[in-house]
Amino acid sequence: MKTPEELVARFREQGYKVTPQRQLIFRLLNGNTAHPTAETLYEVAAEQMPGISLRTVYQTLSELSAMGEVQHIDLGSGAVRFDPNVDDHHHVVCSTCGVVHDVYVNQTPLRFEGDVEGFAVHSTRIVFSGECAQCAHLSA
Amino acid sequence: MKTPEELVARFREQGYKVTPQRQLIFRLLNGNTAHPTAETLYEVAAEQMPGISLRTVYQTLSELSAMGEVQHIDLGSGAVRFDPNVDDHHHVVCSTCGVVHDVYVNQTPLRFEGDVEGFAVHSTRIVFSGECAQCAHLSA
DNA sequence: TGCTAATCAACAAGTCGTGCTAACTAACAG
DNA sequence: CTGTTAGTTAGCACGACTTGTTGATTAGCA
Repeated sequence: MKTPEELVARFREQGYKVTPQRQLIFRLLNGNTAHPTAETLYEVAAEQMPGISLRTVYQTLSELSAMGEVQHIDLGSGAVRFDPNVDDHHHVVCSTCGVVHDVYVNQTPLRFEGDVEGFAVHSTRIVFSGECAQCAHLSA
Repeated sequence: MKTPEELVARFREQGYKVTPQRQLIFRLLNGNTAHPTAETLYEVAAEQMPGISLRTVYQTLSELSAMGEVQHIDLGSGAVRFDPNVDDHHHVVCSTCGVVHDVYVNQTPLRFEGDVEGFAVHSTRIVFSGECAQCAHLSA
């Protein structure tokens, strides 16, 4: 994701207004590796800006997502999560605590076989599930 | 997935009754490579057994899923899909028509790097998105 | 045959996300 | 600085998907 300052510039270019709400969300996402949901982000935002609405958080996230500044990740665990890391990367999920980490996979072009004659792959999503070090430690 | 006959036996073992509805669903899933949703399966089932309820389809699918006889696949495209193929395989999805195919990946143990010290991976899900041969042909 | 699970219909609820309206606020251009 | 207009907010609703509940009926299986 771009820095909050760069995002401000991009929003202005696009004719979007730069409101304090949007700026707050930019800051909350900047460097955020927690893969928050809209709801989670809203809670944090509301601490710093009581009165901000969940609606606005959803909307700003959609805008950022449409602009390609955040990734929209759906792990099938209910809510969609947002990732300011827009590199070509993948995710590991702890099935116990639900924490999500970014991972970079040595993507030796994966070969696949099956009933997929002529299929043109545009993107690949890999999700590793398992147990994180914390949870493994606790349950041991 | 096991054959309908084997499933009948398994259900009996587990103390579940073998009803015509369940048997119908077993048959509809057997060898099914369409990755149907509960709803889709219900529609087909209803043709052969008018009066069957969507509720029953959902329930039977949950049972099968809990028993490990079908895979529960969530591609983030709305409804969950069910796959009677419970091999260790992955999926390709056409982003145009939504068709899903099973694929077997030459899973050279994927190496990943990132903030994942001590993470114990139990399973890996790979989803390839792109355009299927049909859609590529139509749009060309 | 009888116990009990399964099914069904109908309705509800829950989650996640979006649409709409109306009123107020404030960003930005001129 | 002012006016235009986008953005925000509250509130209510809906839509998709899935599960829960209830109460009556059906039917599997011992």
